[in-house]
Amino acid sequence: MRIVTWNVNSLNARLGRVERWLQTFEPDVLCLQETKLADDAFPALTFEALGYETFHHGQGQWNGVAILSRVGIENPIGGFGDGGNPDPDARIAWATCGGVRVASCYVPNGRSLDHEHYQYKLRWLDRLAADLDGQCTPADDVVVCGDFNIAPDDRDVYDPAKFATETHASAAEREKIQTLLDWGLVDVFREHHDDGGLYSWWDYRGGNFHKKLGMRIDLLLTTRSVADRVAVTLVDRNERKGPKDDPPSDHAPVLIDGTR
DNA sequence: ATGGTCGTTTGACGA
Repeated sequence: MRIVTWNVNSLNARLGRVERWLQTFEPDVLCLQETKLADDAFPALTFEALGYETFHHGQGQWNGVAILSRVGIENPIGGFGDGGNPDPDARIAWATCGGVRVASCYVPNGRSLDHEHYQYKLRWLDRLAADLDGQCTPADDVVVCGDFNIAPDDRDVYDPAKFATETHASAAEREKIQTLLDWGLVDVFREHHDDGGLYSWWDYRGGNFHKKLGMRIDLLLTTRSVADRVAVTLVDRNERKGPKDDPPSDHAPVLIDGTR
């Protein structure tokens, strides 16, 4: 299975790129974040023509997540599947694809450590962990992926000192990732690459991409059974490049691939 | 080490 996560920062703005990327890489499952579309504006037919079933959970203007699959989509859920109050933001979609329970997540940014949105982010991650535990066991084939807006450790940021007072690298956020790992998920890209400087997001401003100033915040967290079958993990940095008339997302796709 | 950039939109705001 080849499974990919990609924050596209508007699917309208990125549709041509996504179509070309699907044809080049032929993933079995593609999880998208920040589609910024309402459900009735999601281009399902475009993806169907390329051989993909889709499930989109959107709200318009902001947020929006999707799962594209050419190995089936079963039991889709838009939002948390815990039966609690609906999240007003469209930030998570679940579906079972080829026997793997998949979540496409767009974790709240947090904005700043003293902002209410940061508390929302921490609570959102608690709810994700509970939702995961309610739907799956660590013995299942599970992939929880997406834009976590968290760099799991200091190798994943270009300047740890700078981020000591900012979101994305705080101890509280990293503890939420650790909770998911303790439950039984594996940061499978990190399992394959020890080096720092391997990022998935670069700020549009200041030429940060070309200066190699980024963060690894797009993660594929898988159960052990999935991680043991993964042979290749990569970030498609080339997709972060491109001309002004066909600009890239500020995130690159992150891919895992393995046997079966 | 910061922002000077994007995308939503047509004035800011979010990332």
